[in-house]
Amino acid sequence: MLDPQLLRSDIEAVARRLAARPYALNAAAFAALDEQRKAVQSRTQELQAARNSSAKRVGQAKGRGEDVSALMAEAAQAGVELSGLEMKLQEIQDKVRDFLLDVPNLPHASVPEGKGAEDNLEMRRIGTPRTFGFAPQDHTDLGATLGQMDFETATKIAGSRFVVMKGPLARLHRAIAQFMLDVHTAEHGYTEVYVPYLVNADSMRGTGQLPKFEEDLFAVPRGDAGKFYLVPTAEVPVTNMVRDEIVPLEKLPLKFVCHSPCFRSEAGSYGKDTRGMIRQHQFDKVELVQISHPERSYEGLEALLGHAETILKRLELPYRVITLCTGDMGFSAAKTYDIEVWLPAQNAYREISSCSNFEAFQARRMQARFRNEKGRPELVHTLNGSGLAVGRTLVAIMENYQQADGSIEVPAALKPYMGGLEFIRAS
RNA sequence: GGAGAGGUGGCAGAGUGGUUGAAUGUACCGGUCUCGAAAACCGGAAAGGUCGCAAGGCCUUCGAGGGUUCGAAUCCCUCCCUCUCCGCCA
Repeated sequence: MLDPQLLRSDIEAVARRLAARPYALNAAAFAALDEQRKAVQSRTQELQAARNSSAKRVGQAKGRGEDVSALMAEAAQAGVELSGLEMKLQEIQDKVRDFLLDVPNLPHASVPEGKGAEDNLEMRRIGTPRTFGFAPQDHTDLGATLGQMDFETATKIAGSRFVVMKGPLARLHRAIAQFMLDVHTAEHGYTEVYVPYLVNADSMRGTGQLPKFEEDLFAVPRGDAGKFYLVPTAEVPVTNMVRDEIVPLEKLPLKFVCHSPCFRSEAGSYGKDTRGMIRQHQFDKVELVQISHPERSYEGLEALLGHAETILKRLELPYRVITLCTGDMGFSAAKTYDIEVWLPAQNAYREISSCSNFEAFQARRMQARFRNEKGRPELVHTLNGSGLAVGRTLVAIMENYQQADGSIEVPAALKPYMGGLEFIRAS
């Protein structure tokens, strides 16, 4: 959520910056709504003040044992207009809030302007894609040949966009997550957290999934208590740990790492990546989250990106880093770097991590604050990034480490997690 | 699932339908004292919104939402959450 003050004071500048996304801010509608809000609010508060003071007078007169029937009748009269106005004010304030909840974040000044993926800015390429002496297979074929990756059974159990893994490949999947957690906790100073995978609507609103993107989520009904949502990323539960909190200055930055499953309905992506494990309803991810001092959040973003890159370097997987342009960024982000890993079978780089600074956008929705140098509460900045997506890392390892006979070499960094196993072969 | 108790400021913990936004303690900040610290004493300090150049004013907030009342932390209703006991259970 953007700062309402900013919209009041300089809505044209806000509109201009949002136009780069592109997002058409209805400045006139907001101005009209706010003007109405102002009128109703000041009148309401005037009447509330009058009510409070006359109620106080009644109390005082009663204390002196005087007759208060006239005073009470007068006060009752004023209450009629007030209750109507209070309702009206509530309505208007809800409208203002709904309006603001729908407006995406402002792109940071360093974000390149552009319409879509083609305008993203490549920052660097690390590692050289290997040359194969044979035609590399994709992970789906490799997994089928190994007899350890089974989409048909998953479809029987659940439906499309799920997978069943077995044996050494299932273990490799686990090893990847363990390895990432170990690196981030031992070397990068993150605190490991375990969190709920079902969250309430307030949490989803806090990080920006609701109200706009409900169709991307899986919901679980539960009677009068509303519903639970399955987390689409650990970002949601982990970032919401600081919702409605005031974090002491000296605790910043908070750095959390969390391995969790992620659930996405993938509505609207029919026909996209239908083969294999690239796009699933359920996948595992190791997520990095930072709660930062506003003045240090961009340092934090560079560091966080580096932490994610470390994993790819250790696994010796070729990748590149790109800065998303204004048109390709997510709703809540002020700046986003994507890391894309090389997939030989697709002859392309594919997203394996997305690292973003949300500045105060999520913090304002969550009322996540810290006590600043002056002792005043101030909104924190929130950041997160995949470090990394586990399923896609598995895919990248299979494809980049495949041998001519269809076996998979275990990357050196993961061998300790595989009981020393060198190659994954058909069982 | 059944029975009971409870949700108040960073934490602990009072609270009567009427100058209570809320005693008191503790933690925190400033000051006095001290070579320095501790202790003691004095003082300051909730959050959000809104108006204002500012000083400051006003409004809202005692789990959430409704209701009764001139006036609700206090009374009524619904919901959520926590704790204790029983049942069930990984």
